[in-house]
Amino acid sequence: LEAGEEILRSEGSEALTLRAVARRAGVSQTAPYRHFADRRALVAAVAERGFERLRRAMEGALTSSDGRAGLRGVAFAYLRFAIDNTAAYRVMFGPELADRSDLPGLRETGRGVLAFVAAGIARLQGTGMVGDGDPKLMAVTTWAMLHGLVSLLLDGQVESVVPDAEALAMEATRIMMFGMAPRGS
Amino acid sequence: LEAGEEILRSEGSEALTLRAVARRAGVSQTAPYRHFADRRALVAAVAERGFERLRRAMEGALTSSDGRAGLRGVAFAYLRFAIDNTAAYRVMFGPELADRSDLPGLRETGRGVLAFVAAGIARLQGTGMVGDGDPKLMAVTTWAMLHGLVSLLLDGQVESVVPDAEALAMEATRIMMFGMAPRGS
DNA sequence: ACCTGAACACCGTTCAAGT
DNA sequence: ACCTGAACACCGTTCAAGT
Repeated sequence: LEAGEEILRSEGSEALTLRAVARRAGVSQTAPYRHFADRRALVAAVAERGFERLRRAMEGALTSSDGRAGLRGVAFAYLRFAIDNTAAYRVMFGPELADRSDLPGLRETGRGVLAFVAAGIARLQGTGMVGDGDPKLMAVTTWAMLHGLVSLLLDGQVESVVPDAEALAMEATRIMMFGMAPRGS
Repeated sequence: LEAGEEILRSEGSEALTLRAVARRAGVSQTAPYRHFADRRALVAAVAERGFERLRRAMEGALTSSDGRAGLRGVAFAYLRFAIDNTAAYRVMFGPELADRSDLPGLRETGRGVLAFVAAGIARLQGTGMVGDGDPKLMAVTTWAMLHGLVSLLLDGQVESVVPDAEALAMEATRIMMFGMAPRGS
């Protein structure tokens, strides 16, 4: 069944309905209730798989290079994941699952992504490439920047204002590293 | 009718349905079709009002002070708007309206927010408080950061990892200004 | 110019029942 | 342990019709 949803998600955008999943799995409309408490639980399960895939993509980008270039590589892997898996990304961060208080599993995988970023930043602090400060706060800030870029790009809220997504990503990483203030102010 | 939706949005979260709006307006289920082409058009109209309110809130925060403190004030006004108008904010940036290709009005108001941020940054460049660079790219990056913070906070994806939202906002603005790299590297 | 009522296809969800 | 079928309340949307 999980596999059935995967296909659904890659096919349509947010026609991720219990009945459609059941149809796709060749089973009756009410069968999914044997596996998921309700629609939200289904969506949460799909989102959880998305977060796991995202973390794997980021990990893959890191091993290929380390240091600041590694961090930039992770950032680009994040952007690419979002662009290549638009529907999944929207489910993962959409309003549907905004309230995670009753979804501990999802909270856990989300925290995994954050911990991964925090570990990378702590490592860069060790090599002196990133300054002092709480690595968790820095990680959340970095994640926020990535997620914000992705949202704006996916919403088309930025296109025709900033035609070049690559240039935008470069500028964003530059600002994250060196800031907008003039050097030495 | 517009007023009817306002109330609805402030009341429930995303039970923003045509039929519910009609009920609230004390009119038949199909009456809204005289005013909106379909449900999406209704949601877009509500979102547009949200963007206008957001821009007004940011403008109000700017006039009270200028310079870097002004920029920080605008950032805090943005965060406060999102926290105080969670449902509206989710509608404005939700997946429902992700494709704006057939919603020119919404695209316009979104661009208005961006232009406002870009103008503020250009002004700071004039006073030497912000370094050289394309103010549009900087504006999009700034907006992305704000939106990302809001999303993560609203999703509760961050709470219990970073208990203090205020500290997070301060750290984010610090990074936006001075970066994560050690000074003078 | 604005509204109504009936109708259709689609949901999520429940419940009694089957193997 | 897993599935089915009928049923209920809710949608978005269309269409013929009213004032």
